[in-house]
Amino acid sequence: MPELPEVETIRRGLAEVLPGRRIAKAVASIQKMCVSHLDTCIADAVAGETYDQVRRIGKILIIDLEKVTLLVRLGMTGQLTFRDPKLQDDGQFSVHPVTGLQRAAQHAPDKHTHIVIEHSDGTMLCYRDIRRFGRWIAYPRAEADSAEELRSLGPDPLACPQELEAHLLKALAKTSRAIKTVLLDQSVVCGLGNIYADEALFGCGICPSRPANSLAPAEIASLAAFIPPMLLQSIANRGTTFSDYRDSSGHPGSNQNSLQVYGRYGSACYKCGTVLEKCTLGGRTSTWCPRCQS
DNA sequence: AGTAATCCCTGGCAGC
DNA sequence: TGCTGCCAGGGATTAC
Repeated sequence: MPELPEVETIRRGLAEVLPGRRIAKAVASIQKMCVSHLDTCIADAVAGETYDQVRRIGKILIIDLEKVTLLVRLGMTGQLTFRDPKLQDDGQFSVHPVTGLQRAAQHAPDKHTHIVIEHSDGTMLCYRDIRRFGRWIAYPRAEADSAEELRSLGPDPLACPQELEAHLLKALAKTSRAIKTVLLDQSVVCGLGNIYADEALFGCGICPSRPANSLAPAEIASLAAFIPPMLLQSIANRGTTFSDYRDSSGHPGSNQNSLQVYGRYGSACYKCGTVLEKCTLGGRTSTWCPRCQS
């Protein structure tokens, strides 16, 4: 499940290989995943274009071409990999963290590969998304920065960490929704998903079901101070892989080994030994320690 | 207007 | 073995 650190890891990988490459041809097999604000469909619009840069805001990857900008949301299971067919059999495999099965780091396009962009030098950018929750949205480049998908986002915690506390103080006071639900709301702060919201609340000793407007200023300050370094640490670990996340080379990250609570329901809290509990908030599972978080 | 519930979508897995 | 049903969840949509 790609959240900010996973998307940033992918961005860094793609930023090394895409700029300057020319797109020869693109094929998008599922139209529902593609939204075009251009005169043509995405596949036709990008053909002949050259990559300029790869940016990121929150969980949204922004690929700037010459005249077109692509906003890519990876959803739950989106994988965006740069593939060089010449390196197909490089002998590199990754081990599935749950099943222990080996998987090729660079698999050839399969039934879950919905978008394939072929470059003039034979390399490819492949988008694979098992659950199809991802979206590709295309804009004329000049209009991309004012796109609705970007305008509706709250601040990115890594783009402006020094403003995070003041922003959260203001935003959390306005709502009685559970703090966990609010942290997942991309219009409040963008980039956090279920994993990092749970980790941040544990790290700050805050119960996920607390109404956001019940948090004391000191607790909000603690969240604002905790979130950016937590995300940076995960980026240093190349992201968290539970099942589907892969970086732009097709390799899993290792931050799952650093998680304190996410996915550990029923196990002992690392801090106090209490059995971790789970609850559902906003339709999402939250794992928390009833002793450390109040 | 603010909040909560529902839906999309598939693979993995438990239970029978 | 093979089937059924449930679970995972980001974000849009619908309902309250």
